[in-house]
Amino acid sequence: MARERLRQLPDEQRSAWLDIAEAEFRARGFEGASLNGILARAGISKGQAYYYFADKGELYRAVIDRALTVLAGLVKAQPIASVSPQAFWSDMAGFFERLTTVLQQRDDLAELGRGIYREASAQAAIADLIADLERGFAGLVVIGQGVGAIRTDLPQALLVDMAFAAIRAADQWFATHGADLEAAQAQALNQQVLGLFMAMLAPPDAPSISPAFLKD
Amino acid sequence: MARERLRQLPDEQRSAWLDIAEAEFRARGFEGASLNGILARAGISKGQAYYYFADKGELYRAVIDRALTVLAGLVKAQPIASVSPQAFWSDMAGFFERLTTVLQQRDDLAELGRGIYREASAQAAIADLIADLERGFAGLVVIGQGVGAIRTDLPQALLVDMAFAAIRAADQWFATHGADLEAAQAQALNQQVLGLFMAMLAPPDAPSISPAFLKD
DNA sequence: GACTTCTTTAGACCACTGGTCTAAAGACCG
DNA sequence: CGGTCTTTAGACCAGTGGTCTAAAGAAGTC
Repeated sequence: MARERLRQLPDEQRSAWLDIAEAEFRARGFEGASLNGILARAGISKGQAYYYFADKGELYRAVIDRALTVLAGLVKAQPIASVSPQAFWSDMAGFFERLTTVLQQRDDLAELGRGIYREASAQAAIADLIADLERGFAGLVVIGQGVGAIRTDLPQALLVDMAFAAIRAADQWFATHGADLEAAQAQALNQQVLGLFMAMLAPPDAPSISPAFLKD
Repeated sequence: MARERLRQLPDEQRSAWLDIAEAEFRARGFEGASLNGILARAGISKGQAYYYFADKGELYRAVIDRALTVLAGLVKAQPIASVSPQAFWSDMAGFFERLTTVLQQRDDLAELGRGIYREASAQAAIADLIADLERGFAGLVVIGQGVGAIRTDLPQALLVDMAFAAIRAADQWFATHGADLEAAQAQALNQQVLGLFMAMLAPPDAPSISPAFLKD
């Protein structure tokens, strides 16, 4: 009910609302954000608010949904159709590089994303969006397994969770310590992280591929 | 101020308070726990409460601190003094196995631990305890690097963060999906996860060590 | 025992939270 | 105009963690 109402709102008004909400969520996270504060700042009455979205979570969902659409447009992800482990990892490296670049340029999006991972309640609020992302990621894994780039001995979900967690940790580390790094150092570290990522995911018996190899 | 007062309280009373607080924190996490609820259940007045601990976080800290002490006693961690990569990984495997066993038997402790990782605010409340743990973990890494078991090409903190995150993800996966597994399967998976862990941390050019090797 | 001083306790109170509900205003139609 | 459906305002609610005042209790001193 409320969801469609929000969608049918004039674009101008909805995006004005979402702008204000996004700023608050970005600055203080999901739980920390004051819904009353957002409403006051946006000039939305309580009655209006709960007429257009069911609860705080649905407002957050709308904000994240919009941000994901923007992000997807910026990254311009193209389907990966590799035929060898080298080609697969090369494609993956390219994808991560584009993603990293975009997130460096758009710190607003990056901060919003970090907020999600910091709070379980935020994840719960946008569970279906996360499920979509994980489906997409799992698809990549299946492709990688198809060409022999990714190990098949562990349950896929476990593998994906661990890899994802490691990537997230690296992301967080760069967010915290990355500022003091020179571009060249950051580049080198990025490649080492990719190497570590590959070491995790590669089949245990496969000949190791150096990430430097992929440069060509 | 408040901290010492709590410490000087008769053991009986303090542990009764902490028992009630622990149950609430375990069941509903740090943010979700109702301080007022704890106080009511424990028969502590507001004035008393803020006389003995400065805020909700300090009560949580006392609970986690006690739990960590209990855990350390159960795991009986002994210093690792290995001289070869094999010996190091063997010791590590033994340590993780003991830890896993204890946490399986004491789900109360495990759930308390999971709560910490679920909420950033919980981590903030016990930042110094976490810093201690990470210091301990970093010490292990240094030992591993000393015997050539662990790569030295990445910044230590980054490596530790990624490895820790991966382990946590595996832990979470087992907490969610572990119930349907038979003991033998769980054992096998555990070994594979250890293998993945080793693949992450091992020097890129080192000959790979199979976790099965360590059994001897 | 009386007086003082310091520690400890009770609980009223505060600003704030997300969320509910009622009543009225506005829009549209015949 | 009257009637109906959508939209809005905002009082209100139970709950949150935290503050503060005033009194009770304990201990020491004369």
